[in-house]
Amino acid sequence: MRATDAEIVRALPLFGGMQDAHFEALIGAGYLQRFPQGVVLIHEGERPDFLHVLVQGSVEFFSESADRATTLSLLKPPSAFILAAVVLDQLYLKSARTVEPSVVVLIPAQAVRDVFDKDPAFARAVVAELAFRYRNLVKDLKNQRLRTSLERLANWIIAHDEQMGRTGSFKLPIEKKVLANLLGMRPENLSRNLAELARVGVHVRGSIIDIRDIEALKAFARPDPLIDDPAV
Amino acid sequence: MRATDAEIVRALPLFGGMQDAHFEALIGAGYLQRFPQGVVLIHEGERPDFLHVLVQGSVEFFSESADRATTLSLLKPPSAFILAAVVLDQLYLKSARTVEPSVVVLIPAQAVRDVFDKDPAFARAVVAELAFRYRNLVKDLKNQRLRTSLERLANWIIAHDEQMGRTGSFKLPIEKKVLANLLGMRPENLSRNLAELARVGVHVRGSIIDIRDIEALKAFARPDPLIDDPAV
DNA sequence: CCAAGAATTTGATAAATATCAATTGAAAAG
DNA sequence: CTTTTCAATTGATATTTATCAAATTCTTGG
Repeated sequence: MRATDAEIVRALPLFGGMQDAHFEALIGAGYLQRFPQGVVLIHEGERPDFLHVLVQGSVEFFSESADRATTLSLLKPPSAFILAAVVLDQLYLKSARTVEPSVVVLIPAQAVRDVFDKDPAFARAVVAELAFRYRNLVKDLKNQRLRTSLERLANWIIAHDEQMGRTGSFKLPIEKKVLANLLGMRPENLSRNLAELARVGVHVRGSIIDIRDIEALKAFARPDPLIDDPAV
Repeated sequence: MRATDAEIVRALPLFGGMQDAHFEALIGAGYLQRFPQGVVLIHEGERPDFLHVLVQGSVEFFSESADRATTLSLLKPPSAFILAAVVLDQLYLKSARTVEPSVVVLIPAQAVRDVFDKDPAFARAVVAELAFRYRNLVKDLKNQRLRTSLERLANWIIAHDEQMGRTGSFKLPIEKKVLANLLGMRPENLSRNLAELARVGVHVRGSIIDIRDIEALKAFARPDPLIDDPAV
């Protein structure tokens, strides 16, 4: 593994506070792998061998059951994933695939559990990470339960615009069919929903979204910090 | 607080492994409170003052946003709740109300965080608890995204029958409107869905559910261990 | 530049779910 | 035992979402 990749891992909050010796143990046991787009890194139902750290690229988490499939989340680097399955040593509940060529650091699950038992700072970081993920999932469930697909889309647009600096205009960062799945709707539905939002001043040309009346959009979407604010 | 209540708390996996002195510190700072049915213990958006431990009764977690409301989960004793908000010291994302008269032990959030920093066994237990909750939430989201309300109901019936010892017959443990909300549907829908399940041998009289053809029910419901099995 | 393949859009329709209103049923209070 | 209240059911209808099929547009390898 290149030193620069190890540094990316080390810089993550999850690994930042731990003792050097313990970090060396983890990174020494781990290795780096490159994957092309569309590779399934993790299959739900299997047992975790490695903690994964996404260093470059991006990963989509999805799940399939009884002929249906859904996207649960997208992950951007740098971040660790499948932490919960690794610390409990239980089956994966989600599958994961690369949505672009990606670089992943793989750290043997047993090494993670060993260091977790020895290093209190790491244990605390694991708690912080899990609690953070837990809260995001609560927000996802509320989003799904309390809103129609049109409202989820409207709020996603508001949130993404804020993330991009509130310019009122941005390019979709992902394919529309991926966005549709992430928001819990079919691509046909996303298409119609985007058209529908013209009513509140959202204009779409290809993958460019223009918010021409943020107040009207917000009045419709009724954003809720307890669902939409990433810092809450 | 009575010694017997302290023992109930101590017996929880979350508190089981910690040092006696630390447990005394927690329980000494805490106190016990009784609540009648229907009391809102926690309001989403507020900051956590106490880790709650439900000792008796039961609690419903719910959330409201933009005039809509949903039940996210039900909790049975003994269990701790709002751990994620306490350890991160962040706003509650859910509200909680008693659904029957309940007994709750309240432990000041700061005391929890103090002990968490000092006691590695407790820190590990917090991780296990959070990871477990996280995984349950993933299952909830998959259940919601991958199934219709009729399928969720069918699978809930199967799971509840298994919990009750696979007798093929049980009494609903909660009111139908609470169950409806928990499963993400309206009470009218639950009523119709229950009637619909007669097609696959589920017969309902008041709050008594009879499964007369478990194979037919399973063939329809297509249960999935990665969603329905509480041990996975 | 062009053709093939994929993504996206559009139309028509069906299925799932919510809503509103009215009724029935059951349990608690007097 | 009756009245009151609330839960539950039923009917009618509207909304939301999915499905299927057919354009259309966009990308990309040749």
